[in-house]
Amino acid sequence: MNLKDLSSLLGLSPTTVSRALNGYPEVSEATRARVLEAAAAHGYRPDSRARSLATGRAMAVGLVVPVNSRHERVNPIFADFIAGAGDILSARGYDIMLSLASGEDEAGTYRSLAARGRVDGVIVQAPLIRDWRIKMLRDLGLPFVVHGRISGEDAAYSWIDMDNRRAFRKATDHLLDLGHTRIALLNGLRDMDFAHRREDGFLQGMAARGLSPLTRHIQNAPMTEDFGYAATTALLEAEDAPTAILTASVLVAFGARRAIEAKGLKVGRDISIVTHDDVLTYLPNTGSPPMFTATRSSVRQAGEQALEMLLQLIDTPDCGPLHTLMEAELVQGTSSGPVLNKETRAHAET
Amino acid sequence: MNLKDLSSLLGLSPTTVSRALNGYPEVSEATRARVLEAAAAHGYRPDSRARSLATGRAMAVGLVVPVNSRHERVNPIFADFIAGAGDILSARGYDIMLSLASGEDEAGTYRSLAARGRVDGVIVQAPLIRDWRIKMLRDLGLPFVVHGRISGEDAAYSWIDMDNRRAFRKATDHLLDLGHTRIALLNGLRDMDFAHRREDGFLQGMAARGLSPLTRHIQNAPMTEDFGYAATTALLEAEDAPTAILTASVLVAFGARRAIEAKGLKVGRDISIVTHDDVLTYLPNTGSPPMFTATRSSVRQAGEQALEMLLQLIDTPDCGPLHTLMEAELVQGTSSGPVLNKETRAHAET
DNA sequence: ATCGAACCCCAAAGCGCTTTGGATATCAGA
DNA sequence: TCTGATATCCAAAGCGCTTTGGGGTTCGAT
Repeated sequence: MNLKDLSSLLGLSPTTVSRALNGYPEVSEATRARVLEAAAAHGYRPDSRARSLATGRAMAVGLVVPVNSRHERVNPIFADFIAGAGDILSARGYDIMLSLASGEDEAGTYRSLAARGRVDGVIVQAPLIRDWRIKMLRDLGLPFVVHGRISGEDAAYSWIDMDNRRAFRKATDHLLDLGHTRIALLNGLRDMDFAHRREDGFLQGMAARGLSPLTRHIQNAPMTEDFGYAATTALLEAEDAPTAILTASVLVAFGARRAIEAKGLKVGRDISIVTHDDVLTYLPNTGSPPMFTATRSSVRQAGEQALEMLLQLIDTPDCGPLHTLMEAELVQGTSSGPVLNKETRAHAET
Repeated sequence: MNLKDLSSLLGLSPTTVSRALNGYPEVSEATRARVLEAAAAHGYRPDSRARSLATGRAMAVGLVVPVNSRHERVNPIFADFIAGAGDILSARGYDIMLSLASGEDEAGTYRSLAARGRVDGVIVQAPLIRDWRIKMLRDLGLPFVVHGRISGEDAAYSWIDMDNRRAFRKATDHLLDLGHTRIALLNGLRDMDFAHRREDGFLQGMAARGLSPLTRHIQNAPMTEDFGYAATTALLEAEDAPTAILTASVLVAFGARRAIEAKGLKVGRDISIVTHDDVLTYLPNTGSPPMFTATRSSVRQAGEQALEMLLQLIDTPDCGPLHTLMEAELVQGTSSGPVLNKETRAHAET
């Protein structure tokens, strides 16, 4: 059932039917009703390719997912980000075009998306320090919003980000206020921009009290449970073991907790943990008070906001670069407590 | 830069340029080379909407993601499944169209995807018992592959599934062989088909030894860490506490472990855990031997296989329903051991 | 009657590609 | 020289929609 069929079936021209369906005023309310009814009755939906060809709008936003068959890491944030985007996208009739870039040709994938008219804009995920995608996308003239920010990028671009520096500064201050001085940071991969900012916030906090962490107390790795476990185990066994651990993800925090308890120590008393919490659906930091003291910022909310921005950028291309900075909230959980000095330690052990 | 521009630039007709680019034999190798070079030089890529309109192929497969703003649960399997699909999709030039169905109208979303020509086929995720989508998709004439199977569905359809019943039978037998008789099952949501099959395998295994679990030893919930924790804590505190726990996800197993250790017990000695392991990238069951005894079956591999099947179904629609049954492998980890009877318990406690 | 404005509708031209059905040129064989 | 393949290329017709630029009708005002 296409437009021609439907219109001849109604004894109207395709033009009129099209206008009736798209809400143009040049058609009487009587015929509009007739058209809408017939369309619904026959389950007519305009072919989106034809419509897109005619209007120039793809009604889809792109997301390029790198899939390097070798050492790839699937982004654990991915699903929740998309879920956040869902409401606004479906409300506006947009879909998400997921383009899988296997191998080296991630740049080609972006170019292809733009040139072939598959999308009206893209979301840039997991930005790296000095990310090359900004320049490229600007050259392509494709609207885009970065989820995160990019250090070393001078040109203006639209982004939505959580204030990573501030969040980790807050987390660090929290631990310092509890008397901790030997704090370790289990961070994300070194080339991720957010990891860089988090380290920054941590170092600033330490420096403000005249402290500087041991270099081996700052570690970078994919944010998995076993990283948290292995790193924490090693830290606790080495000299100058930290009394508190800052982790970049709840998953890593779980691993740290496992390592601490395996040593017969108690989280929140012997060793404190503060983590960042993206509020992922499948990784809830539950309990009241919650299990982990955390800097909390919902990645779903970020997804929602990101798409609101992108759609606005698509609608009005010259509305200038948009920025949204989200603030992470520090929630007190059971995983952090005052540092044990010699007396309190002895007391605690009785 | 479109086909017309490129062809007039080359002094050729659009026909010839199109044929040259698409590898048709009616064009001399000399001009083909000239065309390919010019196309590369100007970064020409055919508009996919126009091409799709002309050929009838959308070069995309659909995935409908329900986003019920209220009590939604994002599928934790999602990202890895897609990553598995990535290689084959990008190799064949396909993309994934993610359609977010908010609210009630999931059916409409499928219909829309089909009628508007946005996709050439779809993957059906997380099938429910007696899932309505099969009938609908068949009526739509849209090729599809179900990730999972559907109890109570008589008609033939293509699916890829892990043998859930067999896997949980194996896991149950493993625990029974170790002498456990009071085994609990922390399963996924009751209406998910896979949860139903897993329970089946569990019950079969128990029945084969003349056992039947307490009803409160079988629990259904979203598979999160805190479900594992809360359920295990409750189980251990109640009468007839289980000596072994079967969980449907590594995440739940982590929670169970936390609960067990919080009680001062040791996993694998006092209480055994066997879990199913989807081999998610961000949830590795690492160590040698691995931390958890598990039935292992990669969801990424399932994603890869599912798309291979779907693309074949798209290429040759009458190649009949395809089926792939994957076998989960039981890997021995440190989380399961012989049941402690009174003597061995006394011995272990010394 | 006549005229202009409203109102309702339509024919046809695109959008950028593929594909059908030739057209032209080349060349070996009769 | 003529013929029929063979090899190259092209004009034009779609694919299903939107949108431009009118074209009739109706109706109140002149």
